[in-house]
Amino acid sequence: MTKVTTDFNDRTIEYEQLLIDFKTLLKKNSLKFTIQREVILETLYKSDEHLTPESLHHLIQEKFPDLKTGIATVYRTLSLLEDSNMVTSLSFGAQGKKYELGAKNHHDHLICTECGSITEFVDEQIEDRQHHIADELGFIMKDHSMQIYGICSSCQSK
Amino acid sequence: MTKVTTDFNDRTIEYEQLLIDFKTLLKKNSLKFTIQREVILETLYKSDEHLTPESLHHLIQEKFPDLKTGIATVYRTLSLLEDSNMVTSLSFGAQGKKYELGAKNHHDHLICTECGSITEFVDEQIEDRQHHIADELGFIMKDHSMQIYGICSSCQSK
DNA sequence: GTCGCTGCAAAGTCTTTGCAGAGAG
DNA sequence: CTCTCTGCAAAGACTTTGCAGCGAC
Repeated sequence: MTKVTTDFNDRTIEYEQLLIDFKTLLKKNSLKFTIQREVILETLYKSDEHLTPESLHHLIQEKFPDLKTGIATVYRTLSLLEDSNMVTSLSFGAQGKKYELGAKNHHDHLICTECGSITEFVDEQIEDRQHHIADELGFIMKDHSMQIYGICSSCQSK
Repeated sequence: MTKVTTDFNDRTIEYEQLLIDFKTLLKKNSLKFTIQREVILETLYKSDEHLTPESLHHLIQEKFPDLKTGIATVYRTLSLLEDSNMVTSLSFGAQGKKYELGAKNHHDHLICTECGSITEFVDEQIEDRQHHIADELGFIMKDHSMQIYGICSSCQSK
């Protein structure tokens, strides 16, 4: 389904590009590039999961214990990144939001309302159909988001 | 796709059925049928929108000021209804959850990023496809939400 | 009468904000 | 140097819980 670049070099290049974009964004808005902001972006990038602010904070504390990054900074940086469309947030049944880097390949989400787990998928038929609908209604489609809510197989067996 | 009953009598019958289902559910679990629970179900039924616990509470206070229904009861009843699959909850970008009667049909949204207008649509192919995807991945699909972002025809001509 | 239900208020979560010192540009 | 950031702790927003009296069955 989704093309995922697993090659180390490719990922590195991708991250460098992301960093450049981030720095450009900051400069444009007279904001500062701090070590905390870099670490947050990097940790988000390295994670293959959708992270809550809390889990992101934990990851950072584990990997960079000397930084003593505060949870407030994580929240502030995530808001910043979201406003700039560098990350996307999802809310699910339980409390809180989860974040992922927006730069990743387009996909939709299947969200378990019991445990909050998120599965990604892409379906060509739906993508086509969306364009078709937009055309029919005279829209120029720019983007879309779709979430399916349900109960995942592991929660069903409980 | 889903049959939508707009005729008043049909709606009444639907509600009666809903009430019966609710009472049956309560009896099965040795729970009690209280006026508060009835009012919450009725208000949910009468509303065409997705309601937050708070907005539901407000509606109830307006329509039944003598009841002095507490917000805690609204939360408790919504949880009960959700656990019994009589209502579905959705969380969107903002904080909090929104609830709707599970029996209702949903619609998706086409959102113009220029003027903010919202067009509703339902597409059977997409609905089918979603169920298919959920099945494939072992999910029990409960609901979904989909938004297409673009530029509407009137904004295009500007 | 019994046992679940309700409103109230207090306690929990999760997130945001105010502030004074630290640090990037 | 200036002006933004950061961590901390306090404040907010939303939701859940404990309790004593109330009410359905």
